[in-house]
Amino acid sequence: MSAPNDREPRGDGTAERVGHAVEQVGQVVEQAGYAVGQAVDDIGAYIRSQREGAQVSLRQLARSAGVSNPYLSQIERGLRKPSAEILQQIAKGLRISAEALYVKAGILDEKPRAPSPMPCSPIRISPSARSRCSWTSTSPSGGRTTA
Amino acid sequence: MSAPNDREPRGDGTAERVGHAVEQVGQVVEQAGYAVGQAVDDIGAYIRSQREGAQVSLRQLARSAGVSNPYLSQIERGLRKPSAEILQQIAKGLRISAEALYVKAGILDEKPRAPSPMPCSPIRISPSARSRCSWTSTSPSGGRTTA
DNA sequence: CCGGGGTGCTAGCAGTTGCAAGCACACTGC
DNA sequence: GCAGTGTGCTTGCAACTGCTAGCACCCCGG
Repeated sequence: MSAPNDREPRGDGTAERVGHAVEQVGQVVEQAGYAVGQAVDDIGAYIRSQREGAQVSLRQLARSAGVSNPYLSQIERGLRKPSAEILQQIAKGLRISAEALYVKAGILDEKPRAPSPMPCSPIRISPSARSRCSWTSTSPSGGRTTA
Repeated sequence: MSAPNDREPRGDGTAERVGHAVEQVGQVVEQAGYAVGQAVDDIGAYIRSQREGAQVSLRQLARSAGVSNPYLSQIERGLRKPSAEILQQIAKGLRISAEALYVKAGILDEKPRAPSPMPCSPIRISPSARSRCSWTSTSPSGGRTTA
C-alpha cells in the first residue's frame, strides 16, 4: 500500500490513519477545485451542452447567433469571457432566454426580481429620506475621503 | 423671417408653406436625434441622477462601488460602456438592484421573467421535440452553410 | 487522385474596457 | 499668502474582447 510519508510517522498504526486523513483532505481540495473550475467553465459548458442538445454545429450556432465561430469555440472552451451582449446573441441563436445565460454567467440572480431602484430614489427624496440616505457618518465636508 | 429656401419656390404663397413643412421635418429629425442620443446616454445619465439624488460625490460612489473614479466619470458622461460586472458593482454602490441598471443599459428586459432555457432543452429531448428543434429546413448534410 | 462540402480550432490584430497617475479647480483653516 | 482637504476630469497604457484569415481534419462524389 503506497502510504504517503511526508512527515515523521508517529507509530506503526498512526501512519495509516494520517495517510487516510491526507487522502481525505486531498479529495476535499480536489472537489473544491472542481467546483471552482466548474464555475469558471459553467457558461461555456452550458452553451455547448445546449448546442449539442439541439444538435447544432458550432458554426451553425455562431451564424444564427451572429458571432464568429472561433469566438464561440473559445467561449465554449472557457478561454474567453463574453459580454452580456454576446450572451444575448447566443441565447437568441439557441432560442433560449438571455436571462438563463446571464444566470449561468453570474451576472443575474436566479430569482426573478422587479428591477426597481431603491432605496435612495431621487424622485422620492424627502428630508427624512435624505437623512436616511446619508453616506458619511461624519459631516459632509469632513473625513479623510481622498480617492 | 428666415425661411429656408432650398428648393424652387412654386409661388408666392407656396414658398411659405414649404418652408413651414421643412421646419416641421427639421423638428422631427431633431427629436429623433435627441431620442437616439438619450438612449445612448441613458445609463450614464441614470447613474448620475441616482448618485446626485443620493447626494454622493462621484469619488464616494466610485469607492463604495469598487470602480475607479475616472472610469465612473466617463461612464456617467457616456464616454465608456461598462460591462455587466461593472454595472453590478455600481448598483451595489448605489444600493439599488443591478437589474435596474441592466434594464437601463439595454441588456435586460423590463418585465421579470424566469430564466428558463427553452424550447430545445437537452434534458427534455424527445423524438418529436427533436424534429421541432431542427435547424435546417433541408437535410442536415445539405445546404450551403459555409461559415 | 481531385474538388467540394462540412467540422472545430489557432493565431494575429484592431478596437474597447478599466485602471493609475496626474491635472485643474474649489473650499477651509492657519 | 500657505497647506490641506475635497471635487470631477484628462491622459496613457495594459489587458481584454471579438473578429478575420487560415489551418487541419472529415466525408462524399466524380
